[in-house]
Amino acid sequence: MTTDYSGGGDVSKSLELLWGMQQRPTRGPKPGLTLERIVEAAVAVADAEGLAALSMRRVAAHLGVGTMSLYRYVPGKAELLDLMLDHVAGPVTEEPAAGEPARAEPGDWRAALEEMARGVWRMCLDHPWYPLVDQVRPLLGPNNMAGMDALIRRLQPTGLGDRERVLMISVVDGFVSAVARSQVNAMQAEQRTGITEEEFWAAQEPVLIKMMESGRFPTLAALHENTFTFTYEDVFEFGLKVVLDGLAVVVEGAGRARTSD
Amino acid sequence: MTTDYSGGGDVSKSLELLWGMQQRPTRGPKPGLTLERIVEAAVAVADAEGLAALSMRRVAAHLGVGTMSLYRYVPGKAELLDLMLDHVAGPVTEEPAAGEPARAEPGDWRAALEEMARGVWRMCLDHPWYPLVDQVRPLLGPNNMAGMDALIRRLQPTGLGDRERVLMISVVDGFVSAVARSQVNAMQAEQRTGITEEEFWAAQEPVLIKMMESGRFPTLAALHENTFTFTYEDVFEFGLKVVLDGLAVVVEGAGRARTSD
DNA sequence: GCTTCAATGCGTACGACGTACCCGGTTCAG
DNA sequence: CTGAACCGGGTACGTCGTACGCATTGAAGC
Repeated sequence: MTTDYSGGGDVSKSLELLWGMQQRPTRGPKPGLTLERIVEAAVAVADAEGLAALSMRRVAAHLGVGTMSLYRYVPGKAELLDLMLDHVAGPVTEEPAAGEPARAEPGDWRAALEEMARGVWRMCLDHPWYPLVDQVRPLLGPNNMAGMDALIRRLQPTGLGDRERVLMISVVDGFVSAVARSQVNAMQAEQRTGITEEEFWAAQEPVLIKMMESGRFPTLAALHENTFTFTYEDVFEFGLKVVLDGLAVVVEGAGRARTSD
Repeated sequence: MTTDYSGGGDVSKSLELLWGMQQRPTRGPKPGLTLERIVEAAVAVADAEGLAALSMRRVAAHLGVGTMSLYRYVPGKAELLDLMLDHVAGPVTEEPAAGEPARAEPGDWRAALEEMARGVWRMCLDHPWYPLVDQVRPLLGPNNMAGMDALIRRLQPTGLGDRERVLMISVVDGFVSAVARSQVNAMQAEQRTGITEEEFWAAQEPVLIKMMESGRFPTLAALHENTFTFTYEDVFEFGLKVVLDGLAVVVEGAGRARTSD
């Protein structure tokens, strides 16, 4: 099927599983597995062997059960992916217990978005399959909703409308996910092919040199030698600053509009 | 194999095909196919049926030949993807023939990046499989190199170094690709599942309402009703402005550093 | 305590995929 | 004219998600 999409299965079934709404039937033998264990096994397989290697057979083998046994707990692979996504969103470990300290801080929106960006980035390194799953149609599980709630709250002092605040989050999240996806793809390309990044570019070098000498690409030929020696982390840091600087323009615009009211 | 990566095959083989370096053997029957026709057929299949439906069998069927015949022309699916990527980059249709008009324009960097962004966006709509291919390890074909050369040249007047200019391009391209990927995923999710975006959210509504009433997510519960009624095109426009505004900070910084030299 | 019957476990099978291998037919160099 | 090189493509293998069906289990109803 090559799923790799969130919300690709039976939505209401996924939601029931996410929020734990289901009564155990009284008849029949007791189940030998739990949803929790299956989801954890799936995450373990994906962490260790990559998203491409995540299969129902592999997950079952990891648990020491037959493949089809999983289908007693989960409608299919698509729904299992939804559960994995909310699972790694984890119990939000925020500790705002110290009496709402950040509320008055005027620049806190920037810190809030930067923390989110770095959190997503870190999670993508911990679970390299995460940015490879296309999160259209995100299932709203408990962990993700809690994170969203807290983040939107911290954007409140900007005075922006609900739509703008959600758009800001979309832009930051979209950017971070994109760079993270490139990053883990590069790592996995190295494992999959056994060819390092350096070796890959070295393989292109003969053709490149010939083309540079042809005079067809004068600007490329004139580029400094170390032009392409940046890491994905460099792109992340550079781009995060750019995006936040751009969002600052939006926030300041709203601030000016309010004071002139 | 579930390829969906650029540069996943034999790199030097792909390059030879891209740049047309290969002598036709003199012996044996004349080939009934050409690389060109195969690549065009593959693009046609992917355009019409999506990346997931792109298979060697389907491409061969579209050409009316046996599946294995394709392997006389292309080492494998991975290399075929590389050829498709450069093919749709197309002959660059820039017309800077009118005597280098933009060179003096100080804000031209912004127009250049915006044109690129809109070009990528348009291409993603024409070829919905394009943003779904992970472009780690991009193969440098003639069309892509010509586009890069022209773009970097237009960023020259910013006075930024080579690295910064390439980073700027990476950030814009990364952002546009990310939004475009979401956009086409949403479109295809609708086709695949037969469930529209509205129906999807309606399916989540009962659970959402219950959670809103629970008081666990006060900020989400207080959001205005039309908060999530934006399109991907809205995100693209909003985010493009944000990114370009952020890059303006970088460009201005370079300008100030130069004048204070 | 015995019967009933839903629920659990999981083996088998199907149709998709990329492609390795091999064979028969075709065409040109010598 | 002959042999080598090249073309087309059929078959087969191992992968995937999962539909289907069947034996086993164990609590509910009597």
